[in-house]
Amino acid sequence: MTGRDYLGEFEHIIVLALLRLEDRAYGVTVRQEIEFRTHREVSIGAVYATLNRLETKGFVKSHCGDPTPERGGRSKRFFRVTAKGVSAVNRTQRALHSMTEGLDLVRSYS
Amino acid sequence: MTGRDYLGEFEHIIVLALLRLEDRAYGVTVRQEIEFRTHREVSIGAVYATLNRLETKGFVKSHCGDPTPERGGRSKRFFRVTAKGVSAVNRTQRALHSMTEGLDLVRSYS
DNA sequence: AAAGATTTATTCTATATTGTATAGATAATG
DNA sequence: CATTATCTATACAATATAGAATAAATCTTT
Repeated sequence: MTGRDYLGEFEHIIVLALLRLEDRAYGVTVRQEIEFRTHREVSIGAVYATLNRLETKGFVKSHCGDPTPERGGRSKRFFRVTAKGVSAVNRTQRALHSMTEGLDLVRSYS
Repeated sequence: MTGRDYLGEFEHIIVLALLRLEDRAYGVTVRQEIEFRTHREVSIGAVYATLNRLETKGFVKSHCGDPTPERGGRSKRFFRVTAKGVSAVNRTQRALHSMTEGLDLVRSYS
């Protein structure tokens, strides 16, 4: 029931996007940030599904923002990373780092 | 049918273990390497299932080794990363890096 | 100021892929 | 043939993905 205590690949990317965006993080900007930095196409459904899952697990928290003075549009649901989420991302990064250090990734194998 | 062109979280870890182990990489040593470096428990079934999937996708290749002089034991199936696998791990790492750079992960949020 | 069009954003639904554990089969040796 | 190390098969849980549908806000028109 509790799930894992580290992040899946996309969860990892999403949490990093949230940390980067600070108080400007909501579905649309998260998607943009990832597409901009990784050049990978991301469907908006994937973003929300993952954000919801992360919230269920207590790695992020959301709150609704007030309407903005811009032209139309539903009000935003902002997300931020919890302390638990920061631990999880740190664990995940440490694991990856310990597997990577000292490796020469430039080599090509056949 | 083609699947993604980057690696899932555990796939990533597995490929890094293979690169690290070079010609000593087979199920059991892969598991050991991951447990040793990440302190995370890994079931042997998870390792083989992932290795098989990676091979199906062309990211790794396997071949059976000759019997060893040790007491008993089935012969080993060795794995190595293909050029395609190296590209995939590089892409995955680059994406993660571009999401991480400049971030201060020490901070804690509430 | 109400109706409808427009914009921005989120939710829902369905499916595919990945991750995990367990049990048991296989192949080698003494 | 018993013992040992390794691998395979299978089943299930968690994560990832896409796209259509819905919602909430503003603008435009009358």
